[in-house]
Amino acid sequence: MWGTPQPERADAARNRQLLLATARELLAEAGSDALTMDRLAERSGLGKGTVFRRFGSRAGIFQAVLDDNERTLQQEILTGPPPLGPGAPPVDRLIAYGSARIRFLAQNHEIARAAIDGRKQGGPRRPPLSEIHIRILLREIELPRADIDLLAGQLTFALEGPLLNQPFQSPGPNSPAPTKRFEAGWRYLVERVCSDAGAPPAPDDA
Amino acid sequence: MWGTPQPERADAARNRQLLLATARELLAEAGSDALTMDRLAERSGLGKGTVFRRFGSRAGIFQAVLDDNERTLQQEILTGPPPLGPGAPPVDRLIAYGSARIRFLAQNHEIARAAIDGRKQGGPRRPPLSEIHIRILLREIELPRADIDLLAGQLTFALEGPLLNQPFQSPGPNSPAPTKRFEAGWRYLVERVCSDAGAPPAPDDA
DNA sequence: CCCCTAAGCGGGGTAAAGTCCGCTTAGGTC
DNA sequence: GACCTAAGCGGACTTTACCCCGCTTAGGGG
Repeated sequence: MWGTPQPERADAARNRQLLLATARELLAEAGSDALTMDRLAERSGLGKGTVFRRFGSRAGIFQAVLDDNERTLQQEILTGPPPLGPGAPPVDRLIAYGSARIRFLAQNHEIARAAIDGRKQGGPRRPPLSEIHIRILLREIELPRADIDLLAGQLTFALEGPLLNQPFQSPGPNSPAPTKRFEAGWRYLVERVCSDAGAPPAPDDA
Repeated sequence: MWGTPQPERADAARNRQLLLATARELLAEAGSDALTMDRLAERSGLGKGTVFRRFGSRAGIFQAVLDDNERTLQQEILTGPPPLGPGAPPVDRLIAYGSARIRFLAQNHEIARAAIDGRKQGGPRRPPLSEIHIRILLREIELPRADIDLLAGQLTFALEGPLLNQPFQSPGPNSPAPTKRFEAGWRYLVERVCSDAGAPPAPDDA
């Protein structure tokens, strides 16, 4: 039930690309606030209904742009060299992934913020790729009596929350200082949580 | 510069109370979606401008209601019995606080979600009380080479994020099962992070 | 008791998200 | 190549958050 039931009509795909490109244009020209549905529709020469059909909501557009930007990072994780790619011990991969994710979110900061939306959600929430990857790595680590799924969610929020709630934004592709701090914090947290793979004596369990 | 520069005029205070009460009414009657600014203004017999002046935004209203509901919890933390109140070791207090916060957010789930708003924010973000309390407790724990301020932010998100992104909502004041899971997860995380107050050997530091 | 002024108030105005539904068209079938 | 149908499309419409700015009034000083 998951093999792209209908492969998306050719014109639809073309329009998606067009909208994505136009969205990037508007974004580059005037920032995320200037990216409105009306403007995007007009600029791309399509109807507003089409925009909503493709992306569901305003936040959806930002998510789509973000996902697209993330594509190369995905590749590095799946097939690149360690420690980001396969081959390194899972804890190292987890730390490396967090660092990469932090840097990615720092560039793309404005887009990432806009991709979060308060209003509008209903489904049981499909966890984002970030959480899924963290979950997979956690499973490879022997954590004694942990609720891995929950822990993955907790760590995902710990990783992304502080960064996305800062109003900061780096002007260029070089944002050296603040990113380093988050990377160090992530490393610290992961090392603490995964410190000894051997089970602690479990002092008591009421 | 922080001693309530102007103590708020009497009519303003009265209107704030009125609006808060009316908001609760609407909330109880028809849920958070039905609480619109127009409706709140009309129902309370005030102007729309007044509503915005008092609360700043739609999300502000939910925050105000939430803060008000939290007041009794605040008291227990400041002056109540341990481990929630003062007197217990900080790690125990931290675990107890998380449990209490989880239960609080589970009741109030709908309001808490509505209090988060994507749009609208500009200041350097004043950290919420939850984060401040966690930070204080962390400072009392001897964490070797930790960035306490950042760690407090991370833990706050780890605590609240997973809960607030679930669509669930308990019908009554009794939501036994799911809350327990979050409480256990929080306890696990805190115990891991604060496990041994003695510094680990620090394998290397590039 | 009157004045004065800054805080408070009102509600019409604007802009933007999201919905609806009838029309159009891609692309498979015979 | 004609037909058929489901997916796609458009853009007017509705709803709502939030802004603006002239009017009102609380409440302190003279």
